[in-house]
Amino acid sequence: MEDSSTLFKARKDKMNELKESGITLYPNGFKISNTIGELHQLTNLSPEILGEKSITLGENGTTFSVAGRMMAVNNFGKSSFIRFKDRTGQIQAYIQKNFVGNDGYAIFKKLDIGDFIGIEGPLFQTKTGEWTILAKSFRLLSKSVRPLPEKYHGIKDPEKRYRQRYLDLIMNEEARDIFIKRSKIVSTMRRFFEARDFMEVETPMMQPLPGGAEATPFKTWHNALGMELFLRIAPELYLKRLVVGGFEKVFEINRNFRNEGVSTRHNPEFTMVEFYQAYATYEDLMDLTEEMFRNIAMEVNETLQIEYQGNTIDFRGVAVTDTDTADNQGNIYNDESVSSNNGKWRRISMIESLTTIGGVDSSIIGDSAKLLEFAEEKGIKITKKERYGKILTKLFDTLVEPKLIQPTFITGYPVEVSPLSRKSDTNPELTDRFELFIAGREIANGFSEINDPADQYERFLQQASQRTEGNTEAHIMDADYVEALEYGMPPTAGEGIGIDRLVMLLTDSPSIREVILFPHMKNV
RNA sequence: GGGUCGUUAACUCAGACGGUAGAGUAUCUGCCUUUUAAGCAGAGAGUCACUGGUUCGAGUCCAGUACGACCCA
Repeated sequence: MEDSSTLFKARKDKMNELKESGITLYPNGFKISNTIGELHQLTNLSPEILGEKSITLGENGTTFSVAGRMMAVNNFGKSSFIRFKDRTGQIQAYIQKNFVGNDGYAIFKKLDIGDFIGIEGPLFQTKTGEWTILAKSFRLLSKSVRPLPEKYHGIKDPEKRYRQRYLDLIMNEEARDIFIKRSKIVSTMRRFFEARDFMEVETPMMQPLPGGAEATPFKTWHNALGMELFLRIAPELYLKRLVVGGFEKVFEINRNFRNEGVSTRHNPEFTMVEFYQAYATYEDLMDLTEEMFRNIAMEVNETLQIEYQGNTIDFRGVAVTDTDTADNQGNIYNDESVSSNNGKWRRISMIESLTTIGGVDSSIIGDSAKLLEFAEEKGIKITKKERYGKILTKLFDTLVEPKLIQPTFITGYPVEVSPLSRKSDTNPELTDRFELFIAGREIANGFSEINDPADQYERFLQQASQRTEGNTEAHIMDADYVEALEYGMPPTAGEGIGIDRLVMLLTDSPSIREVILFPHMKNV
């Protein structure tokens, strides 16, 4: 609260003067008749009902009552223009001594940029044609004690923008737009699921065993229960317990927490949607995902071609034929093929992607030792003792993932890296799983679920042995979950989508911090 | 964890060879009843991120620390 700056002092002085002249600095009860956005709509649709469309100040027009934060003031001797804004937009008001009186005008002169003001009066057009509200009266609604950043350049310092996001939101329209879009993306997604008879649920964020993903959890402590708890790394195992319980189509949109570093793509808490559908397979979910992403893109951007950091990403879908080959961007379609296609996105197995996109020779793709040699040549660090599936996945991460610019489903994930995915009926080394990549990033992960409790138990055991070998992120044995499966779970497929990354994509944001209202920062 | 860059007035930014701090906006005082980043005249405003070093003298050179941005692992 203490600040020695002269700007701060000047405002304090004016505040005291206002108080002395009997002005309440923080009054309640001012009623607005319209938002500023509504005023703009009215002036566009039916300007003639508002008053004289001239410089006569429209004294006989309809009276409106609006409120907002003062953003700019142009003072003249006996009149002033101000700009003020609410959540729907910005409008100009004209304060004239004739109308508000000598005392009123003296009080107005003591108001500052940043103050909230309520204004009553009719609309008129200035001589340049701008619709302006003429203040017949005004009222200070809330005093701002600190000066806002500069009106033209706004606030740019990223540190300040993130730590004091409210300033960013006041000053930068682009920042506001990102979070408005984010809200719209989430609500569109929610409607998408509800329209398909999915039920929204909330499962524990504090879990005695952190499961459903490979990650390091945050620990916490419950005093009364006297037990350690973990912030969840995924809701997966609880959602599947609900499928066991008969909720056949469920989804949950909420935060996960992973105790790892921050980067342009990682925040320790991030938002995921996870959803599960009984009697569906991972292939059904790929179809559903395409539909959902198109639905959301149309709703928020009104186009299926998204501009992201200089790339045009096409959600329309692509035709893929045997003769197609990948270019070095991983773009595997041409415009002619688009129209002749039902809008399927590229689907390609991990092994195939390694040879066609990753540049791995097909003669060595089945040979762990040769793959390790190849990795070493390429300078990709993989521990010698890693199993075949891990080697493939690591090669994929560096050689293929960054090249997957257009939406691409990668299928056929190795069993070793998929402890919760159902084994493929044709190849028990692989699972019925996909990950979706867009703009070189993983954005979704889905699979047919294991519903054979014996198989799940085995997988947990394998993970446990990885753990003893030093992989601290390997999955923990969850006997309670296996017990749930023993009661019987219908054949089910499930998927998780990273909301933050989806928002980045649809708002052309280069960093995850741009789409999280209050990203985590170190203490100063 | 490693590398590069940044931190100067409330905000956005200048500051050559090391000589004790500058602009625009904002603020304050005048003038101005249709401005549009209003205009004109004047004024005030700074622990140059922090700590140490080199030097007669450091915003500037050197080292370290903190925070941030980007790249890499």
